[in-house]
Amino acid sequence: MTPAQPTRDRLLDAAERLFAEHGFDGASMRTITADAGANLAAVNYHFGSKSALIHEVFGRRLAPMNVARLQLLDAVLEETAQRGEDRPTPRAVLRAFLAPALSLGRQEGREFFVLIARAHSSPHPELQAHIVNQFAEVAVRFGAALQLALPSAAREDLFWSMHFTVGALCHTVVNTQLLTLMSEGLCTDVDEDAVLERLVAFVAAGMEGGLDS
Amino acid sequence: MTPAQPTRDRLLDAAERLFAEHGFDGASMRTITADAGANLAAVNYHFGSKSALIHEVFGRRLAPMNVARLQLLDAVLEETAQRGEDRPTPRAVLRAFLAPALSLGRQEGREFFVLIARAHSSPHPELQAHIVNQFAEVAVRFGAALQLALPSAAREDLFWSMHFTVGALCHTVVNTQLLTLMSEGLCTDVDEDAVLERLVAFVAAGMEGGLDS
DNA sequence: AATTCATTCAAACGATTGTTTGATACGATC
DNA sequence: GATCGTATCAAACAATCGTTTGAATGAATT
Repeated sequence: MTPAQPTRDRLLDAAERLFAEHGFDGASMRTITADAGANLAAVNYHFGSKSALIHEVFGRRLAPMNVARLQLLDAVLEETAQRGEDRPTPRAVLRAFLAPALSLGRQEGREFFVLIARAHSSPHPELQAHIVNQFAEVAVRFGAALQLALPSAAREDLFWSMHFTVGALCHTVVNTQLLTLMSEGLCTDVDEDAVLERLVAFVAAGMEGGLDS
Repeated sequence: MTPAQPTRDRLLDAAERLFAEHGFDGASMRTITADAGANLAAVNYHFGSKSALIHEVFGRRLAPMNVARLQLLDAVLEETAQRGEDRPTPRAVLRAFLAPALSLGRQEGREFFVLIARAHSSPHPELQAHIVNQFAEVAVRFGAALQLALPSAAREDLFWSMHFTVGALCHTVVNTQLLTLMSEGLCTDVDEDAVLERLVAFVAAGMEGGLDS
């Protein structure tokens, strides 16, 4: 019997899930290939090495997510112009940045976003460099949009605010179960739209209010 | 020659530094013991296992940091009462929570805080449980203090806000070099007091402003 | 001086790691 | 129908992992 999906894709899926669950070092080639129903040598054949596999796992999801971010940002800017307003609201810009990330966590690539947040604090420097490259354009575009939304803010302030925002985002995606634990079940991430709005409200207020102080 | 510090402490120092740099799996017993100038078997003799060593590395720093947090919180509440005010400001409470963490990152345990932030997204479940236990009292005390500072806020909102705050904090401590990279040197963490005030301003505004929306 | 105890040491343990090899099977191309 | 390139396979590779062992060390106690 021939599986519906080619081996290469099954390897990526298995790797994504197992990396998210056990970390990059915790998931071995044997568990990955076994989970994918492939031979042990399959990863080295299709990707060359485990390191290259990790890069491919990221490349497969990162590009679409950042494309979605830029599209949403374009939509926000366009709608702003149609209304005759000269600048977008910080909330709209931030929502365009945050929504694709949380949305990606909702659908097929749910495990992936745990993974990307984990990579942010990963000890693999090459992985960090890879992520920085993938985010370069997004950082520039959203930096400019935020500068437009908050004209009185210093560029330095905006960078810091975005940094805090990314931190809150990553921590939310990865460790909401920890919050559920600490809040004794009061806070959960079942309603992801509500989580998004909470996050948007928080960072938008932080950005607007944290400047003049 | 007898080293100034006993082997046990040298092992903890080396482990703390190497765990922060290479991760828990990336730092091996051999590199740790070699860095500490001890025999390979030293860790198993003094701590029993690598896992127990990790727990000890955390226990050594976590307790003092959380004690400092609670002391600062007591000081804030006391000063508030002396002024005749019935509630503290959110900023003061948040500063009491954030300052010991950033301060710990400044002095001797600088590597440690990279480590604790990394542990937050670690794939080792026993480590997460350990951290949750250590933070239980701090969470309760600061939860109550924030409820006092923001009486109109729902308990659920406060939990989420604290969650975002911890995320921004961890990401700041661990990945400020990433921010420096993206901002092309504009943002650095050389002035840690300034970083603290930025962070306090951001999360305080997020907490106050993010609620009524 | 003899003994006890904590510590350090070199050496090896079995297990697991990522990777490589050479053979085998399958389909398309000539 | 022979040939070529892709893909999968079992098997072994060298390296490293955390841990254990048993002897050697040295200071403190009896």
